[in-house]
Amino acid sequence: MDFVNTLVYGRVMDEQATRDRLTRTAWLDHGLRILARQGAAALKVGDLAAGLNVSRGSFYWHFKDIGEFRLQLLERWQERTTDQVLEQTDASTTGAARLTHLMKLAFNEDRSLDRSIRGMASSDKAVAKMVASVDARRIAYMANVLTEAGVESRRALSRAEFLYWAYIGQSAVMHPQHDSMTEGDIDDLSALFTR
Amino acid sequence: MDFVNTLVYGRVMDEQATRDRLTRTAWLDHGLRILARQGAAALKVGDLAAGLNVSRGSFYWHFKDIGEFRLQLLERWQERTTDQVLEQTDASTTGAARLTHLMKLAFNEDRSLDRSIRGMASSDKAVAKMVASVDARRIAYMANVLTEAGVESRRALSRAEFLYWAYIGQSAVMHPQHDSMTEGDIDDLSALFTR
DNA sequence: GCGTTTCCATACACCCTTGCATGGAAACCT
DNA sequence: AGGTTTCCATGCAAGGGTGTATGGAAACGC
Repeated sequence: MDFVNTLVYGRVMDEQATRDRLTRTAWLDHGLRILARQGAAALKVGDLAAGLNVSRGSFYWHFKDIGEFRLQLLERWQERTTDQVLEQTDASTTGAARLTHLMKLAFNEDRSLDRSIRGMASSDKAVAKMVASVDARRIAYMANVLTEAGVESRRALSRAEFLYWAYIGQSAVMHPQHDSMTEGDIDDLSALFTR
Repeated sequence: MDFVNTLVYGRVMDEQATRDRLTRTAWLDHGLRILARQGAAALKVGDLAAGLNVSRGSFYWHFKDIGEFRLQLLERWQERTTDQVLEQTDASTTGAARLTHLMKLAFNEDRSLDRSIRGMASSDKAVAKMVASVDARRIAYMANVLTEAGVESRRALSRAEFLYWAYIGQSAVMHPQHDSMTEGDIDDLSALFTR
């Protein structure tokens, strides 16, 4: 939720110069919001246009077709997630405490957008490929965090995969409003995985 | 001679006839197969009928509409997953070794069907509710396994949730053909979580 | 001012998919 | 055998979603 909102409002501030008419990024931001809130099935030109108080003609001026729109959405999501990983983990502490920090960060953010995109991936091969590459990079980074935390390098990869699975699984299992992991829980698990 | 011919010919016709005529369960099995292989978007009456070398008329004789068909598919999936849990864990050993056995079982089965169903849940509220109830029961069972394995009861639930997230996350992240968790990996993780 | 560019509305044609209605062929009963 | 039930094919209507063509209104350049 925070992710989507900051994304949207940040763009709106940038585009204040043009008042009535929309921009390409406004369409994309709205698309991400709808994708996060209502899933991939709600990603239709008519509904999107109605949500922006605009007709479908606007959409087809900014985008060639809905396929291009979906690709742009995915690329945007991909950039944000990689940016997030780079920024927030570089800003965190190093060494063993880094894992705890990263987990508390990762398991407490809203990932309804990730859930929807993974829903798309289950029936769209191109989306699945994009998601797979994101997964691979995240897991590789996680393995580095674990080795820096003192885990022997052979076990680091499998544990990183396992941790990442839990990260993804939480976004699939949990209901959006309900957060379950307390600080103590994460400390417990974090201590487990650095052993 | 006529008598024998009609008998034999009649028998052959019977077998052929009962072969190419479908039953309700044949439709459901095929639906689950398509759902697992091609995702929720491929769950359309025309395609399903073509896959069974039958026209759409057959479908609408066996089922009221595609909504009922989808519900039947979900109920079937629900029964099988709960049955699996009951059978295979009751057949497994008890105590601390039970967790290892359960994890080796869970993380090595093909769950492309689960992935597709979770894809449906991201845009269908009824499906999401059904999946949520399945999740709750599985997590509750997992918490019991952990307490039986010696984990203190307050940490058992959060660890069970975490393990279950990893179980679900694996089905979302991994590619169907490639299995990554070795026996040693699972032993390592299993030892971690009973600590 | 006037043409050009930018952005959007409206209308239309076109699938795709669903669901129903009808008919027919085979099996089943008696 | 004749009638009924079971199962499926085919044709048709309707709705939803896409993409395009056309026109118009506002901003922009000169």
